Amino acid sequence: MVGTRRERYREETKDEAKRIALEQLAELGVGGISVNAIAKRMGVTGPALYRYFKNRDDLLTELIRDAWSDLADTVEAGATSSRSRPPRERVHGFGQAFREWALAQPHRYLLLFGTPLPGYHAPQDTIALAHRTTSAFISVLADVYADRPAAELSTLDGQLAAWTRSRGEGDLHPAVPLTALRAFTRLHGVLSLEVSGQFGPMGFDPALLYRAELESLIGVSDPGPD
Amino acid sequence: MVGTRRERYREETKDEAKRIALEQLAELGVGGISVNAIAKRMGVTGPALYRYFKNRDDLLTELIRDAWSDLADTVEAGATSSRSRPPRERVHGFGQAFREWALAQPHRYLLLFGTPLPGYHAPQDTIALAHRTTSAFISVLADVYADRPAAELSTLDGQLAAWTRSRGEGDLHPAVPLTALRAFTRLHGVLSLEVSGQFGPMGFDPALLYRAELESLIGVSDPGPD
DNA sequence: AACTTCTGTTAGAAGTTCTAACACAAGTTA
DNA sequence: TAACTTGTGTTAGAACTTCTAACAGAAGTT
Repeated sequence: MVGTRRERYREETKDEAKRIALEQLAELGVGGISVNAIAKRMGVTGPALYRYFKNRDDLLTELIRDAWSDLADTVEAGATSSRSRPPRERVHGFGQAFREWALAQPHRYLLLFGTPLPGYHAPQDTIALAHRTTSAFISVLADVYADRPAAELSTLDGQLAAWTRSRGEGDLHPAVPLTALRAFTRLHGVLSLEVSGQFGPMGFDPALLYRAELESLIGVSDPGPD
Repeated sequence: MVGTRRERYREETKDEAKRIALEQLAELGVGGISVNAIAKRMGVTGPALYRYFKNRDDLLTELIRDAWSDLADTVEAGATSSRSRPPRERVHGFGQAFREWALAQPHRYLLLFGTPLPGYHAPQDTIALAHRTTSAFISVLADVYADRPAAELSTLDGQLAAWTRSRGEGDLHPAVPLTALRAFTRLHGVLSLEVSGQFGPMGFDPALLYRAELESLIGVSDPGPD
């Protein structure tokens, strides 16, 4: 119960609009989100909503920010709840949290990782929220390498080390940044196609494929196949 | 020079419309494709184009079909041109062909593999074109396993074997379907994020990551990390 | 030459985003 | 309490969009 009465009412109005926008997103995709239609469903006229969102893009930008925030909460919880478990289990727990989030709201997953909205540029606060998810990936994968000897650095390892250092990720085993990146691309590779329905009638269980890819990240020093 | 004069003119008109649609796609995304605007640019009024496309979705459906056809030509060429080279080189050649196609026209890649269009259902001819790409993946990966001993089948291998058999892919090493599937998800995982600009300011070379993932498919029996 | 098919036109309905001008309620200050 | 400022809603309307209907005329066929 923070802010003035007016501020609270304003937030409630925005939340209701975004709630309806998410329904439209789920049903008709990004293109199906209509400021006018949202207003109508809320019992006000179209232009009223422009008091709350500068324009349609502004509404979409908030939906994206909220999704990143929600995802960060989820994967951080997945990483934290398994903090003291062995690295392998931790990777699996974390990976499953990521997957469950994606499958529970595919349209939101695609809002973040699907076709980018033309003209969209992430504002600073959204970038910070996205970093939280990145950091969770890194922290979980760092566990896997905690007791492994340092190997030689590839060019890619070097490039990524520069990036993690600039992000203030602290001292990491040199293989961690690349492994975390591959974790992300491999899991996304499966999830993206799964939520897009591209596996359609192939008749296999995507959960098994996902598990196999998770396992591949733990296996060898270089995240191999199985 | 096939068909009547009228049929040829009709095809030329459709081609011009689709050419302009692809420009709009590249510039403003799927939502930026406007039948009206295309017509205007062609020097006719909006409704004229409805003689050539039943509606906007019909135009998009054709764009998707064309993209699958183009991709199939590309990856088949990549697979064929390297037919007699060693399996490892073949995988790399094929993978690079796939990547170059995606990077040359990111919007088309995303049309096929990005956020699906709500309400879109692939017509039969498009499904057949998509199968050509799938088959190319399988044939290239089959080479890798040509001289490897058969290993035991996992549940996933079994599920996928049923699928490849029903597709008439002939006798395959039992590990091939899963490896081909992982090839697809891993390469897509990298490409999808690269063309979406998600790697933004991370300052690493995606080509190196892509190569590493390609290499991971050859490595061990189960496609491991490096 | 007559008939049919194809391709284009204008008119218009119903939707969209978004701005401008106005009305009035709510909160703040004198 | 009265006056003022801010916030929130309204209607009107411009400029788009998709798509249908009705009509005109060119192209191809018989």
